[in-house]
Amino acid sequence: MTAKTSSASTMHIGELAERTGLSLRTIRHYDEVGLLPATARTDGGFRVYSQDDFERLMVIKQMKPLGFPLEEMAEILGLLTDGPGAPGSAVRIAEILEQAAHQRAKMARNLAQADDFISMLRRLGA
Amino acid sequence: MTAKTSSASTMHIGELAERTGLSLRTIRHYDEVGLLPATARTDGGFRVYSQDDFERLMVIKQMKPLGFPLEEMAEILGLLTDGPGAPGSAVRIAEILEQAAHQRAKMARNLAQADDFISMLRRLGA
DNA sequence: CCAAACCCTACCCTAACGTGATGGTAGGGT
DNA sequence: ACCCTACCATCACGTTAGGGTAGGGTTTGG
Repeated sequence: MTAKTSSASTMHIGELAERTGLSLRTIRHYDEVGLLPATARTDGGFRVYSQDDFERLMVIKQMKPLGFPLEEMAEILGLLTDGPGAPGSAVRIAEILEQAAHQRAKMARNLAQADDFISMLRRLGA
Repeated sequence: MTAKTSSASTMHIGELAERTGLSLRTIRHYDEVGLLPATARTDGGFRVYSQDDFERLMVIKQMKPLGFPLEEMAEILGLLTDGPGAPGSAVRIAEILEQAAHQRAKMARNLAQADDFISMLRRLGA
């Protein structure tokens, strides 16, 4: 029976896309640039992904709105998974945190502006 | 002494950029694509902008986070300035409002995700 | 074994600017 | 008249994060 959305611990790109809500193209792109390399390939060349890959991708999806370039995301994920034991990683994490906070603030401002614009539209539409 | 930031009702691109916080390149781009055409040119070819241009640009800046393509922004600004008197404009405004609301919701979700990510970073950085 | 469903690479395309390179203009100073 | 500096102009190519499509293999359920 082999349910497509089984929990067989590994999956092909289609299932990963469905679970994460990202497009096939996006996931392939992440593979190409090394942000999320497929853990394996079938003999025929199909990308094979693990549960860990799924989780990593969810984290990626989560930090996307912060606007880090893909390359930097890869670095950040490295820091997170390799643990904060590496030399200078604490410093780097602090830097990233600052950037993230800055970006978050911008997002909040943008949200407020969007609300302003929307209420302006409402006034005109009424 | 020729104050650069005088209130002479017209200005060149540099002052407009400074006042709006947008880059020269961005403003030129908006001119190129017709989103904000310069109202005039000097004999030498300098772009000349009016107070109305300044206000229009501020509105543009405000709706930017909503992610409308520049072309659509031009259309929207048309609806707003030409008044809601045109045929079918009310319908169009409602459409836009819906899109905007949708996008606003996404922005709110993104903000929440950003916060999650940031607190995750804080936990690891501590 | 076969066909449907899925996947592959390779390539070109897009928006919204950024980034020089190179050269003209505004307008006050000498 | 001439110069100087700050400001502006137009190319023209680069970038980011994918979208779309063509042409062709692979997997898998029946």
